[in-house]
Amino acid sequence: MVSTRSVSESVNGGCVVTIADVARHAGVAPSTVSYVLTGKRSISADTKTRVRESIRELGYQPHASDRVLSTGRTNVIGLVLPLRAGTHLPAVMRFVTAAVTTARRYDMDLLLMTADDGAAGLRRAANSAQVDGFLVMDVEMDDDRVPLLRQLSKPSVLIGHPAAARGLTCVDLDFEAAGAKCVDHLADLGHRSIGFLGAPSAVYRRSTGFAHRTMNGFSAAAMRRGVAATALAVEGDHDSVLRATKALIRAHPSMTALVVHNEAALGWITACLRAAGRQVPGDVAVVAICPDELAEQTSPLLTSVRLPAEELGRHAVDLLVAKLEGKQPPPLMLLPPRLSRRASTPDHAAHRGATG
Amino acid sequence: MVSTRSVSESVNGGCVVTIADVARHAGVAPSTVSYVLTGKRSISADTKTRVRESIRELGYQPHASDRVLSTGRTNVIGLVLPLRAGTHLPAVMRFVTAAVTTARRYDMDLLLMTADDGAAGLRRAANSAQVDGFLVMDVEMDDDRVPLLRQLSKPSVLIGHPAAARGLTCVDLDFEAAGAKCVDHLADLGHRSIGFLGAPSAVYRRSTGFAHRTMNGFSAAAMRRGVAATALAVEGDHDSVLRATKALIRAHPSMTALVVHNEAALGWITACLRAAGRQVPGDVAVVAICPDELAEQTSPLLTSVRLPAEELGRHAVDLLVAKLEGKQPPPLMLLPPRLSRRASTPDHAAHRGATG
DNA sequence: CTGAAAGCGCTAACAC
DNA sequence: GTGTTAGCGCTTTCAG
Repeated sequence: MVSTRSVSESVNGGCVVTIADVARHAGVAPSTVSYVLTGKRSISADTKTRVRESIRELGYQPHASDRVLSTGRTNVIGLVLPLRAGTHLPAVMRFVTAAVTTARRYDMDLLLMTADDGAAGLRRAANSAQVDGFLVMDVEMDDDRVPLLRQLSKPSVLIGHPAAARGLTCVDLDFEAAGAKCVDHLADLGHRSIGFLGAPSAVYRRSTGFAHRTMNGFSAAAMRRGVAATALAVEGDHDSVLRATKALIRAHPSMTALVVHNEAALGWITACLRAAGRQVPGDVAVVAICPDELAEQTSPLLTSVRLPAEELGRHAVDLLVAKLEGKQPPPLMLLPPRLSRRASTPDHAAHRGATG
Repeated sequence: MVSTRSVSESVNGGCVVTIADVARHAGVAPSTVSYVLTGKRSISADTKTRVRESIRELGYQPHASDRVLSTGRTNVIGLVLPLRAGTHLPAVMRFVTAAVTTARRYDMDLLLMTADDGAAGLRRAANSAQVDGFLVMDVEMDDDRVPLLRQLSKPSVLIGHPAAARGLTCVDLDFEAAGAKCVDHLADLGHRSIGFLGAPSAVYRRSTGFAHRTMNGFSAAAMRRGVAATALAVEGDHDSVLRATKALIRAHPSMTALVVHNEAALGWITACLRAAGRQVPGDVAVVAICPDELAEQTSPLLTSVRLPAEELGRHAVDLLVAKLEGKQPPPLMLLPPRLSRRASTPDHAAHRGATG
């Protein structure tokens, strides 16, 4: 199979064709070529066509994508995805999967920008014309990338939303409502003492949006419903879950329900509770906040508030593309939580009727 | 819960801190700062700390697009990942996760190139200097991207390997050996009639490497061991699994074992066999080829040949980086299959001792 | 209208 | 070990 050799291979020993090569070939100065490309000053039609000719003949690529210059678009979406302490990769990958699939429909690719250098990384990517726009994940309540996102010439969509979301486009699950929904469900069943196992502590220390809001929603609802509530952060490993579970029970022996907002911990919850002398759901009812598939892979099946990673990822891309096309989508798309009741929260006979 | 504000606010001052500023502040040469940053030559501990100090104080952030300029490197790896019919996204994402994590250690990002325009897409990406090199997935036995990859000025590593892998760098599980290992395990247990449920038919139609080779290994081993074997492709959905299961049993009522090479199907296998009147493992033993985690999420636990997605992804990045650094890694890294016996293949009493 | 030349911020070959 | 100095490919003055 012989490929049609373009002239580019003869120049520069088969390597990259530079603007200088084009200039030489067209008999003009490099700057002239640059001006033809950028259109930042008027060029005689004659020169212009000659340069264009040389560019084509030499197969010159303006060192980004040829599309960047002709269309101004790279067809690449930057997915800003800091991999910080406590990040649960499988959870994140659900978003990525959804985003990549959706992006595909617009003939776009995804650049996974996993550097955790925050605003600086963003600025760099924005300047380097690598991407047309950004999808930003792992948003904190007071995120230092937010002011920059507002200034940036490139559009962006946040998966999650900071405290001050003005001027941004965000998609998110209503995590406050989600946290509250868990409490309400359990309180309705008669539970008066509810524990909460959350994300790894590092996640709260950063005030990561989803974790922070869920906690808030949980606490507020507990107050409202007058139930005792205690929350603990848990790392992803088995030991941490076991320790947290036992600590919770030691502090509140009367605890009859548990809300879990930690996908990594889900698999161990039942076993750890048993190790602490509690049966699920006999002694302790459990509600998880996680994708439905996860809740259906445990035994017993867990009642859960659905984490619609796929929807969020899809909407985010849709919104970003809309912005790229000059449309002005709504600034905040907040999906309402949906609870699916499963085996882990049966009717709570002991306290039936005690509901305030 | 109040978040601890980090020092990074000084960056927001607006002015860009350059490497020269740092050098001046630390009383060294710009290059020294550069070397401290890159670690490309030894620096006295004293100087190093002084420079680090200045970097922190000034809030210096390396400007990466310029790094690209002077090094010719973008620090982006193109992950060529066609999303074709039959592609099981969760499986693919395991590789992506591993690759992204590993790339991170080299301070590189991943560009998910999901366009399925094969060689053309590759060439475009290669010329436009968007990426430093390629990781190529979903490799077919006779892949039309292979000749191009050989010519390309950018290095590449294939996850999977084509029939003619000369001149390429490939990482792969030894899928032939994997297929064979399943048969051997079952034959050793005395099974004389083994079914095979494979990937979606589209995957075989393309002669996708991993599916093709597994089938080959399976069939060859069955011949060698003198056991009856029948293979069927299955799509990912429940109906297809049910249909295939029933078809298999109708054709070979004496079938006592099943090899499953289809992650999407795994969850339904036991239920479908039961629906067809067969208990696992009482009537039919099952061996899966899948990641260990998956095999341990079913009931009963499945004996499996481990699909080391994480290792493969990690090695692929390691190899690519090695090539980027001018090293010449071995052309083919073929991981040996490892079988973990679990509940789905107990001793096969009925045929004990019948083994040839 | 066009060319020469000075950088952009950073790296790496070359000195000492 | 460290400083000097030339570029990387392109943009953008400043002179024609």
